Amino acid sequence: MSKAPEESSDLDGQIAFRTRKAEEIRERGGNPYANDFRVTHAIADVPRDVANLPNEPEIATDAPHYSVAGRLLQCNEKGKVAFLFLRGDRGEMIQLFVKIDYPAAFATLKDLQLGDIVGARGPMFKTRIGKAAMRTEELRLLTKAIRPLPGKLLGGQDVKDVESRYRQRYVDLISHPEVADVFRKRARLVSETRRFFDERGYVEVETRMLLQTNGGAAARPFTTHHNALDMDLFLRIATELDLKRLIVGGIDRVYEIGRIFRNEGMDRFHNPEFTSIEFYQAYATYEDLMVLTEQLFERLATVVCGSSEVVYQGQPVSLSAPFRRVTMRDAVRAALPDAPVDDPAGLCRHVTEKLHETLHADHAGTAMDYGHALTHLFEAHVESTLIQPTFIIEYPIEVSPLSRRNDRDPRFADRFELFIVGREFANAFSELNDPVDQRARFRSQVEAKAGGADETMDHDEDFCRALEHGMPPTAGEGIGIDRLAMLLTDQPSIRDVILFPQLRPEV
RNA sequence: GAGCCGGUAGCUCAGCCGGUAGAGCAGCGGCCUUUUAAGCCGUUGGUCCUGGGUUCGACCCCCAGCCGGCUCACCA
Repeated sequence: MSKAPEESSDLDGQIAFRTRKAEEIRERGGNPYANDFRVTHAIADVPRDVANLPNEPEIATDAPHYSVAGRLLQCNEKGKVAFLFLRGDRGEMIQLFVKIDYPAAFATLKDLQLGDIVGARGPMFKTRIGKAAMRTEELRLLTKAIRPLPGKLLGGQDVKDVESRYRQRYVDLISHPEVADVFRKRARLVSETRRFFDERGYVEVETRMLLQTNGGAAARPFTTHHNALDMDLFLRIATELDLKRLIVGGIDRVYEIGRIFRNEGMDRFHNPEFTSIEFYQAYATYEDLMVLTEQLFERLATVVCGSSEVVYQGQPVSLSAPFRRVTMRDAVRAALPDAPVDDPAGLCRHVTEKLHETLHADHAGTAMDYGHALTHLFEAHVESTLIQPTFIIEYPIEVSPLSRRNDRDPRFADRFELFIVGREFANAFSELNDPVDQRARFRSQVEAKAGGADETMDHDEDFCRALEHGMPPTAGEGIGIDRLAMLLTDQPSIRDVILFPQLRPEV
């Protein structure tokens, strides 16, 4: 063992100590970053059922040997014998028993420090206190960890500082194997979603992320610059318009799972880049999509959580189809019996007064139309109460610029949103496919922008041209994958389901 | 953007009424041939978030700022 270095206690000292250790190993002809150790078994696959394991003295000479590797998380040295714990990639642990009777392996102990990547080979047995362990006949340092792990290894304190957990996700994953489980579930969620749509004949596509025209949703975009073209480009805020172009082109069922970027605030539910799925189906209506959505959510819950009955932050949520369907007016009526839901002028006045009361003078100053008034009441008083899956239908046309107008009641759009645990999970509608109407709606967006509105679309002439070629009657839907992952993995923050969430710069 | 809470050793935290900083864990040295978050002996380690101010004296009180969390607002 090397002598005590003066500065071996603070972080820099520990790093220096470990660096020196690696140098020593190299000077002895060893390799602190060896790459010649062959693993035969994942740690998870090594038998550990003590009932079938012999005591150490009774290990058969032809007992199966296992070569495993993993991160060293604990080392109890007891004189001429030592117990080490390695953790494998699924969070499973294996206990290594190293004794002086295997001198090469035993000598390796003094090269090892917590956090190192270690390989071991030997047969399994049952220790005196009845735990599975490997009689380590070969012990190898595979990777020297120069930087010590913070906090919890085995038995230490959890690292609770969420900032450093998000910032240094690699450390988070080492210290908290359950974090990896969240992302495994997320992966299953995505792959099962693909399977769901593939089975139904949808074509998965990848459309552009760099756009010359901002559109498809109401949000502020990121801008970037293309040098060769010497022009600014937008990062997409939705996949909507390109997918509808493909519907025009005759791909009748199409979907895209991909990253979207919105240059807006960050909080527990918003990250500047996030993943959505949008899917479009020709000759379908938003009513067809409600059925499809029920099937999708029920299936995803069953596959990812093992049941369509899930729990989110202590609240039981049933994702068993069918989901409740309520019109926005009925939902507002139930929550606010006094609101004159069916009296447009009265409702506008009602909401305007309410806004004055709550000091939103800036909003109150603008003319409030019926659709915005109703939507305001819904968002303020109903949305957060919708715990069990609920389709809200009959959206006001004023807040649905891309939706098809209802044939029977022109005040409303053929649209729904799905709410669960008080939050929006899906937004779907029968698509507007009248190019003349679409041009008019782009025009009003452009006017709104000129009037100071931030989150508006640009006029997309090519999209209008596409619609002029004829887009079949189509229904489309968007679902936020991150929020769905939060629901199905029971995580309170979107940052818990995004591996590298956006953070302020490290100071 | 507003309000509340927080920032002290590598990690988790304590630190009274203002008197120049502590524990557990980890680290380092030593002992131990079956440990189980091992134990025992010894030991290193601090820009108390930053910058001002009050004070004989500030981790503590005041002001400003930075960072984080929560709530609200904004935002499909």
